[in-house]
Amino acid sequence: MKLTSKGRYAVMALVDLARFDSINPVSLRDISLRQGISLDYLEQIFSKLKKNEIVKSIRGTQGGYVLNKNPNDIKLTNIFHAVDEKVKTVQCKRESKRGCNGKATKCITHNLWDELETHINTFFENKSLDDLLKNKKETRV
Amino acid sequence: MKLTSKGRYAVMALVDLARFDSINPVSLRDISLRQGISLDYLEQIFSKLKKNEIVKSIRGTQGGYVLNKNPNDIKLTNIFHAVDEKVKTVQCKRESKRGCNGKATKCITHNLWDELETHINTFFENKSLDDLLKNKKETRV
DNA sequence: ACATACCTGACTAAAATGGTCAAGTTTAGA
DNA sequence: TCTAAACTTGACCATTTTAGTCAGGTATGT
Repeated sequence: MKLTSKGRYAVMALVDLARFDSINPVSLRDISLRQGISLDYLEQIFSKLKKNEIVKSIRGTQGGYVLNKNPNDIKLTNIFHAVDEKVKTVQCKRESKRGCNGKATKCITHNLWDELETHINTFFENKSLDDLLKNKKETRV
Repeated sequence: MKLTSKGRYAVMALVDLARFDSINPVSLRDISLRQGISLDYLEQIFSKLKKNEIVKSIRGTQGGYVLNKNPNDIKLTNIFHAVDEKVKTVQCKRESKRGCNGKATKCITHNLWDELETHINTFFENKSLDDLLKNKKETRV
C-alpha cells in the first residue's frame, strides 16, 4: 500500500489553494513558500491535478491555479487517485482471472485485503476538501 | 504508510500455522512449500513473531512453530506490529513538541492523518486470526 | 519586451523492499 | 552417539520507489 508524502503535499497544497483562490489565482510559488514544499515538486503534482480536472491553470503574469470544483465535491479519494497514490493494499503476485500467484485459487488472505481496501476507500470517499477547510486553523501546540 | 508483502506473508503463514499446529509443530519448510514464500524470508519473519510472543518455537527434528496464543487473541494489529509494518500514515518531517516541520504550529492536514490512522487501526484491532480461519477455504475462482 | 508563472521531461541520491547467503546451534530419533 | 531436521543470527544485495532537482522550454498580462 502506498500513502506517501506526495499525497500529503497534494492535500496540503489544495487546502492552501482553497483558502486563497476566491480572491486571485494562486501561484505555486506562494504555495511553495507557505507550505514549505519544493516548487519543482509542486509543479509535478499540479500537472497531475490539472489532468484530473481538480484544478484549472491560468498562465502569464498574475496567473496561477484555481480549484475547478466546489471544495465539497473534491473528495480525498479524487486527490489521491490523481497523484497516483494508489490506495491499494498488497497485491498477490501475478493475480489474474485464474487466481493468486498463478494458482487456480485465491490465496488465504485475499478477501482480507479486499475488505481493508474498501474500509480505507470509504474513509477517503467521505472526506472532502471542505471538511478539511472547516478544520483549517493551524492549531497551536 | 507501509503495508507490504512482509505483512501479507506474516498473515498467510500464521493462518497456515493455525490450521495445522494442533496436530504437530509446523516447520517453516512446510509453510514455505504450501504458501510459496521463500524459506529464508520466512525465518526473518518468524524470528520477529517469536520475539513478540505470537509463536513458540520447538527445535530439533520434528520441531517447528506453534501458536503461542488462542487464534482469537491474535489480532492483525499484533501481527503487523510484530513484523514492523507500521500502520502509520505519512509523517510530518521532524515533527516535535513544537509542531510540524519545525514550525510552532501543526500542519494543515495533521489531524487528517491522525484520524486515518485511527480508522485503519480500528479495522486491524477488530480482526483476529480466528476471523480469517473461519473464512479459510481457498475459494475457487 | 519582459517578467511572471505554467509546462515538460530527464535525471538522481537515498531509502525501502524483498529477498539471498553463510554459518552457525539445538535436539529427536536411529 | 551420530546425524539430519529445523531453528537462529547476521551480513549482504539487487531492484524499485520516493522525493525530489535540473534544465530547458511556452504562454500571457502589463
